[in-house]
Amino acid sequence: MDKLLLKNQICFPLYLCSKEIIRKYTPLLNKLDLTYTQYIVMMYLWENRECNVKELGKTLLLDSNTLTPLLKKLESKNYITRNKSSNDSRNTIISITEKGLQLKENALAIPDSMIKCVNLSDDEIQTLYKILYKVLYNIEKEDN
Amino acid sequence: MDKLLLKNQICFPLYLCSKEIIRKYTPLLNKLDLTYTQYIVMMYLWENRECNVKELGKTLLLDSNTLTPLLKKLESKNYITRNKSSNDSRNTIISITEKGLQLKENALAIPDSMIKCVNLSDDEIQTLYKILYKVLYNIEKEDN
DNA sequence: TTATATCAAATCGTATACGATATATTCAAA
DNA sequence: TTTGAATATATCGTATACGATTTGATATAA
Repeated sequence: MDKLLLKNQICFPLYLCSKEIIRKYTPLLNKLDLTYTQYIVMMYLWENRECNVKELGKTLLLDSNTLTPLLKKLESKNYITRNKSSNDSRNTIISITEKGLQLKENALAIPDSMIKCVNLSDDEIQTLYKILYKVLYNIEKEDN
Repeated sequence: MDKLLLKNQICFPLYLCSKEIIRKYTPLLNKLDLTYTQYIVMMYLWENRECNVKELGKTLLLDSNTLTPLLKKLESKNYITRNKSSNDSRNTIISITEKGLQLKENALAIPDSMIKCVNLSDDEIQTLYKILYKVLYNIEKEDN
C-alpha cells in the first residue's frame, strides 16, 4: 500500500474541510465586514471583553506576527481598541467597543447556518469534535 | 446556551487542527525544500505524472490564482515542467521531472511520522476520515 | 464567416500564516 | 544597581488563499 497517496492522508481532508468551511462562512461574514480570522477574534472578545495579544494568541494558536496587523484592521473598523497597558507597557490591551459588542446581534444566525451546511448528525458532530480536540492535545504535547 | 462561544464551534478545531498539523509537517518538508501545499501537489504528481492546472485544482480545491505562482516555484526547483498543450493551447500541462520523481524516496517516512504525531487509534482515524469526507461531500453539493 | 459565448490560465489586490528578527520593557542575578 | 536574560509586540520576508478581472484560445451559433 502506497502511503504517499493523497487519499491515504488524514491531513489532506482536514486541510480541505477547514478551507471549504471557511469559504462557506465568507458570504455570511461579508455582511459583518469580517474575515474568518477576524470573526474568531471577535468571538473571543464577545466572551472576554478584554485581553492582550498573547492571551488571544494562546487560544487561537496565532502569534503577534499574524495578530498585530489583523487587530489593527479591527481597530480601524472601530470594533476594538488597542492600548498599551499602564501596568506593563510591553502588553497591548485589546478591548471590544460598543460597536463591536453590537456586532454580535448580527452574527447570531451564523452558527445554525453553518451547522446546516455541514449537515452531520449530532452524534457525528460530537465524535468529530472529540477527535479533533484529541489531535490538538496530542500535537501540542508532542516534543518531536 | 450561547452558540457564539468558540468552544461550541465545529469549524474552529478544524481550523486549528489543519494549521497545527501543517506546522508539524514543516520541518519534515523543509528537508525536501517543499511547503505543505507544494507537497500535496507533488503527491498528486507522484500518482499521476501529468495533468493540467484545472485537473489539479479540482482535486486540491484550489484555483489558478493560487496554483500558478506555486507551480512556477516548483518549476524553478526543477521538480516539474510547465508547457502549453499543443492540442489546446489554453491548457498548461504540468509534468513531473526525474528529479521530482526521485523526491518521493525522501518523502517515504513522512506519513508514518505524521500518524505517530497525531496519535489516534486506527478506529479514530477511520472515523475521522469518514466524517471529514462526508462534510466535504455535503458542503460541495450544497446550493446555499 | 464572424461575432459571441465559453473556457483555461494568468494577473491583481487583499488578507492571513508563520519563521526570523528587531524593539522596547521588565525582571533578576551578581 | 547595573547589566544581561526574558518577555510582549511589532516588523519583515515569503508563501499561500481567494474574489475579481484580464488575456488568449477554442467552440458555436446566426
